[in-house]
Amino acid sequence: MILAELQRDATQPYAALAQIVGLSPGAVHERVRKLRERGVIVRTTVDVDPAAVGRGVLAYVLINAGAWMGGEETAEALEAIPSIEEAHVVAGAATLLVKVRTQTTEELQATLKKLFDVPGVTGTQTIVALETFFERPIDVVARPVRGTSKGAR
Amino acid sequence: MILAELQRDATQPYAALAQIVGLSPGAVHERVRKLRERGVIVRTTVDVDPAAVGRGVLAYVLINAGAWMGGEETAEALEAIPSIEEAHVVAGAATLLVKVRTQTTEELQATLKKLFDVPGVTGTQTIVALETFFERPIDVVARPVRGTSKGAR
DNA sequence: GATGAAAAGTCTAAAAA
DNA sequence: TTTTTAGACTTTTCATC
Repeated sequence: MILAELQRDATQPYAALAQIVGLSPGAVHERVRKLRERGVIVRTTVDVDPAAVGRGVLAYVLINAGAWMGGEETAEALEAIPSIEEAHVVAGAATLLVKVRTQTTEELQATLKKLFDVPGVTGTQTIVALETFFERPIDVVARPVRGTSKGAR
Repeated sequence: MILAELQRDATQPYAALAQIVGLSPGAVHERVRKLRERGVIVRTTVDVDPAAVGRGVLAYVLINAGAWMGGEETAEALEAIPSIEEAHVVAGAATLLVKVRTQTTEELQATLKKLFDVPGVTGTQTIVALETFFERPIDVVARPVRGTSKGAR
């Protein structure tokens, strides 16, 4: 509940959150402190409009590999490419999946070229997003949990 | 510069940002206010550890359609499924791409079942993430801009 | 854990340059 | 657009429940 509110607007004062959850501001402060301490809240950040900062082109790139690419060297090579926002090792026809944002399709092409320089990459398949319906925070609302006596915290 | 700092840590006082960018806190406040006003900063939020809130399973689902699915009804139907974090209309072999987070693979299966109830869906292809190398904020650092006399703001 | 209150720190707006 | 200033508001701590 507090988490969902903070996802929605992390600029709210503790007094506002306190009213929403029915606690004192001090108690909310303590709970949020613990959520940070435990690592449930990873960071407080601002969401930026991609188009406003020259990242209007979005694509997902499936990467095929001729060797195992789940190592730290691969992670570092991908992190060094600023237009890559996410990188995952995946199961399926491909080995890796990366999320790429660029200003233009030319820059997307340049990113693909860089990907081919990453050791092990043998091929890519690019899926270009034509329209984004939505991108939203992780759903943290307690759901019916089966097999446990406690609900999601 | 201010944007990148806020992405990294939006809890910093303006005085700290002011020192980093070499301005007075008042000037930083004014710049941030304008970034929000213009919609460059969409919102201030907290990033949550997916595993900590029962969302340890990550998958991307490519959706095939037997009809045009770029409409508002499709967007709403997908938004109604809480485990879907992103939804895009894409170019390529598939029609839509959605990012799904669930607690278990059973719940992932339940999400796929829900997807087949969305009008127009004729098939899906699921890519399960085995490991996430990184997920990070959009790169907002000014890059060499070709074709314009002004740099990225 | 939660409360309430005091102290420290920060935000915000406004005037002036 | 930036700086400075000052009052209002928030965060943070701490004693207490």
